[in-house]
Amino acid sequence: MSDTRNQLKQLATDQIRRENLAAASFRELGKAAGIKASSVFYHFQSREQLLAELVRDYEADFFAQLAERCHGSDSPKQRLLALLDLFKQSQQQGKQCLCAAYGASSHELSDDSRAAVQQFFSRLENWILEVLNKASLLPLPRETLAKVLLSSLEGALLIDRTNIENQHLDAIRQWINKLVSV
Amino acid sequence: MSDTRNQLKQLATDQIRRENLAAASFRELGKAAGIKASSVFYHFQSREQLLAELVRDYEADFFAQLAERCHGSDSPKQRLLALLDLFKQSQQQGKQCLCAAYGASSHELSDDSRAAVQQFFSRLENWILEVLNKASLLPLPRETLAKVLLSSLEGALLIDRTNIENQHLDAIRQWINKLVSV
DNA sequence: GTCTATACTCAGATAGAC
DNA sequence: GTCTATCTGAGTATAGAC
Repeated sequence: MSDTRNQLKQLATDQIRRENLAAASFRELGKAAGIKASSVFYHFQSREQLLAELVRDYEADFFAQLAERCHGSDSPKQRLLALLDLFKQSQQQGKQCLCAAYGASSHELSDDSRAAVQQFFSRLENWILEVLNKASLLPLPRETLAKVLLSSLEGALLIDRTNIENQHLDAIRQWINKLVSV
Repeated sequence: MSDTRNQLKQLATDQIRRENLAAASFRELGKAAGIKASSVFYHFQSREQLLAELVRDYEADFFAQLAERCHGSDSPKQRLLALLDLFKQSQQQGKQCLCAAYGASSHELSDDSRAAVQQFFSRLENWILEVLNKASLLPLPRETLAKVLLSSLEGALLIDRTNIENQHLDAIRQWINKLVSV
């Protein structure tokens, strides 16, 4: 895999997460990589193909980071807070979740991209569920709680994009602290 | 206010909520209203001005609908479920929250639009807080819980856009049912 | 294998027609 | 007061140069 190709993917992901789907145009990407927009088509057959590939890379990278942050922390609370910290890091970098950006423009996704986004959310929800399976005294069925937790994390990151105070992820941190005893 | 102007605003809001910010181009709006793209500029000085106006209209409309749905329901639980039903209706119509769509593209907002979006979220959070002030036995400080509830509603609506199963808002319904006793 | 010239469509915006 | 012809630049994509 060529350097240029990887560089283009990195640039595209950054643009989408900092701005939105439309911000990752072939023209912009080419300019940042020092080639013409039309040259980007050599590396990716189409825009749709690039977008689908970005989601799969994002998923792999996200869960690799999550695993690393969880290394050595066994307790449910520590793991949920590690996940929250990953979202917090995104927020501090001014980046939204890639899959949230895709979801907001879901009409223009190919079936391939849509499936990849669905899989990311599904895998993350399952990750949360597995963590909750080791926790006790929960106020809700674990499947339900996993859905609510995932929703609140994605929502908080989105809401805080227009709000400099950035308090929503912190509220979720307090919730997790109360929710899981250990 | 002319009919054409109102029609254009209606079309723009629908496009943004069904698709995304970019889908409300002057060209598309003009075509749908039977005039040229350039004619839309007679009704709105600029795209930014239109976008800012849409948010303010959305806020007014949203809270009017919310008030109507809460008519006659005094209990905190009934009111929170009325809010959830409003989100559920959006989901069933294939529409996202207008302010979520704006948030996902926050980089391209004018200060005016951004402030309007912030105000929408802030007002909704305060509405939730006032409802919670009448509830008892809550597991978290009310300010925190209001932030988590708002985040989860926005996140659920977003996630379910790529997911035909649409289970996330339903999970929040279960949560509200357990959370508030009456 | 890597990149560009070029084409075509669509974006926002202005100046001016009726 | 209402609308359009037209400008300029950005978007994806193809055919072909090196």
